[in-house]
Amino acid sequence: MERYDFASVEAKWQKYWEDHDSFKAETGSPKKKFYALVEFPYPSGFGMHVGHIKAYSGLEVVSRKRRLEGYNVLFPIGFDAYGLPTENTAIKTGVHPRKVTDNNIVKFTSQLKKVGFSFDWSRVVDTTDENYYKWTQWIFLKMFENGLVFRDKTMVNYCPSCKVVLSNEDSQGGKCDVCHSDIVQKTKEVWYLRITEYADKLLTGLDNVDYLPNIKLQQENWIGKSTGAFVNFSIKENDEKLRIYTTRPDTLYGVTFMVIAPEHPIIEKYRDSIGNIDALDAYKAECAKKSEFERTQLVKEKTGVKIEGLTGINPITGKEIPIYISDYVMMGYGTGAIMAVPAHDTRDYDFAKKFGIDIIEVIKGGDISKEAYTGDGEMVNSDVLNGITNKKDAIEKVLTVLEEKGCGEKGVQYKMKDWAFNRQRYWGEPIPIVHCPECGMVPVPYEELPLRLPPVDNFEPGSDGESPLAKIESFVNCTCPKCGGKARRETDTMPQWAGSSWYFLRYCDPANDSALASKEALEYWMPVDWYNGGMEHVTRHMIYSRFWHKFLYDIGEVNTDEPYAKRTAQGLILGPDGEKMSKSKGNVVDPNDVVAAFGADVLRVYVLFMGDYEQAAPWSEDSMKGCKRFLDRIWQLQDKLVDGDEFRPELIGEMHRTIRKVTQDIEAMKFNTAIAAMMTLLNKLYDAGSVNKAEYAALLTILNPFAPHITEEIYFNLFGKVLSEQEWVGYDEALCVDSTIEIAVQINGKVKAKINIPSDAEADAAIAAAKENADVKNAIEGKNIVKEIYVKGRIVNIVAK
RNA sequence: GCGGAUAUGGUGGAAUUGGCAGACACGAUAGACUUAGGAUCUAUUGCGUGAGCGUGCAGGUUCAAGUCCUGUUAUCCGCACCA
Repeated sequence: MERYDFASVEAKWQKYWEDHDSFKAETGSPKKKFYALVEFPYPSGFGMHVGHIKAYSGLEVVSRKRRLEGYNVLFPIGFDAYGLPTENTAIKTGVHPRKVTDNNIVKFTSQLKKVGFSFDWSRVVDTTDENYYKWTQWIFLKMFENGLVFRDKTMVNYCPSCKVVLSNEDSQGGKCDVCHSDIVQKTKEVWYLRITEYADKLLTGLDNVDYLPNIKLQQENWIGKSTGAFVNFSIKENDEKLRIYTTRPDTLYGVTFMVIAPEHPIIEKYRDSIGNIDALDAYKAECAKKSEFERTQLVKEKTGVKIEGLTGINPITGKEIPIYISDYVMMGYGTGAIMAVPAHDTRDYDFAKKFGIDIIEVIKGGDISKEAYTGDGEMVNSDVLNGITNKKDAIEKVLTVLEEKGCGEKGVQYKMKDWAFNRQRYWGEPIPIVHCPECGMVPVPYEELPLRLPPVDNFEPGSDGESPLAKIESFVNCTCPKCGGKARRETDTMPQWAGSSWYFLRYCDPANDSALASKEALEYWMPVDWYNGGMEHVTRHMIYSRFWHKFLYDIGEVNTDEPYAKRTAQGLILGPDGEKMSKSKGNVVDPNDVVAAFGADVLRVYVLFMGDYEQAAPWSEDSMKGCKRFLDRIWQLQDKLVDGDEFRPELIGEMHRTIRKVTQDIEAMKFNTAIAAMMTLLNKLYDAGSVNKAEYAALLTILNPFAPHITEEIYFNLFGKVLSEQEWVGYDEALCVDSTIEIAVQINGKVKAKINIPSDAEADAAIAAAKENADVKNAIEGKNIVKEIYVKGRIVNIVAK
């Protein structure tokens, strides 16, 4: 057999699949449906990354297996193409983002096709296509209509030199990532989506989906539901109430001070009666230099300033307590004010130690002279709560008292914040709202969608951090859809997350121009049966898209309340140096180079063989050679072909076990061990010196999802049929077990011998057989047998003294 | 600081979930075939000359521990000091 020419074989089968629409999903087919979803790529100018290949190869294998099992499979791909890098390229090169995006999509498409992924190419979506973003805007308007959109002021990181608002990531250390000038914190009015309204639904929805446990946990922590109490503290000097939130109302008797966020409005309200307002202003200014990111990130000593002229009063004890401002309290969570219980909270403890504030123990069990005690115990120094030993009872009791006094009540808080939903950028979906001096915010009428991005040549941001759109008079100036008067268009665009929040719905019916997708298509395909992607998207993207989906469910647009039935995640591919691949480190591997040098099948097999699919693993070209050898040996096996329509007796067990292992491992995403099992089988066939047609056909079939090109070619050579149009191979559980097996015999837990016994041997027979063994006899000679253990098919252990 | 993970030969990683640690690969060594080999094939390959010892470290439970428990260290990822 001549050497395998991967380049021509791969091109040949890729053309065959394309010509025959081999992977086209058919809406409405009577076959059982299977919807496999992978995270669509952002088409960056650098092209694809081997990480993309690993990310898609998992469900690629599952999808190909499902088709062989007779399913109607939807395995789509598309492009999440709005985003900053494209806009920056446009600013740098003067090429329009539309053009940049189109070029990149062409590049990505060609790369993906060269790997032989079985995507349904007739359903490609592009979030920047006006037929797509029309519906993104439509969903936004529906949310607006339903009260889920609002505007509010917030602090943003602003680079005065670049004139842009920056993410925390791009402003670390208080310096702009691009120009390194100092970042300032600036108040800005921004758009929000009221995702917090769905917090509880997003949380309880997790009960009915099959996500990996750590994925569920991360989402739960992100939503961060806590139950506690709101308590109103009076202010001695005036009739103000300072409202706090606490998860530990049971420690109310241990409160020795209060802390409010530096931005808390009470300071402005009473600035005239505060004695040290200059010191407070100075501290506040200091805090304003830091982003919220830094305030929370840095491990540092507590800082703060006591407020002179405002004194709190504990509503339950009547005791007067000092109030401080400190940056460890955030305006964005709870009420921006806390009651501090240094004896039982580590942060409060650190603060109290630094400022010499009293520490009162109210729960026994720790040593509060050394550290805060956060565990459970008997309540002390707490009047009516004294003697209670159970946190839950104490909380219930104190809540009753608070409610009687009318100064507090039970409350629920979520860590999750509302979603800041706008960017001052060009390359995004225009927000379809008009600002009318008479009517206020007016939605663009549905029939006017899509609200198109106007053509622009200059993508530099407008003055003062405005979107480039603000400079386009013809776009900004418009008439109010409601009153017909002069009005101005909103010039901000949506964040990149918008388009990816519903793309899985569009795949069901990508060309529909009267709805985001037809009811029939949605009913047929949804929910997504299996969604795989990166760990970095399990909070933000997944929560955002679940939110949109739940909203669409509530207004009757979709038929399932959860979009994804199952979610898994793959691990990163690290560079050969074990570091995360990045352009700056120069350790990025281009899949095109690999395909050219080794072939697509080798690349596909290697990214799945390199380690546990869910773990990160470093790239190694040496290791990849092993996969190349494996496939070459699969090819060369054609020289060893003999006749035979059934597995030969000496190979039956091996064949059935391998088929079972591959069948099961694919479902569990244990691709590495599935491939190892096929390698083992191949070695056994070479040991046997030959392979018959039945054995070869079975091996090619189970290998097909991993290495489709080479298996199609060999199968077609041997049988004149197209393998991807055949059926998956079954296995017989009973034939997986050989009649005799080798087991280990331990004496006192140490392996002393190996014996062969019938696989169905009972304990007595197995132990008797073990005792026949010379080494075992030797080892127990003259000793008392204390215990004999036989674990079926595994081990004999004899305990002897 | 909080949350989540991880730790096994020279390397990537297996281990039926408490039952023979190191499957399968890579690399290395020796040999074969070759004008040649970064091709292919064959053999060996956890450490130790040995009894033995070995899954980050220290204990514990068990007939039996990589796996369970207690403590501890290091590394990675995420984060919003979340009251």
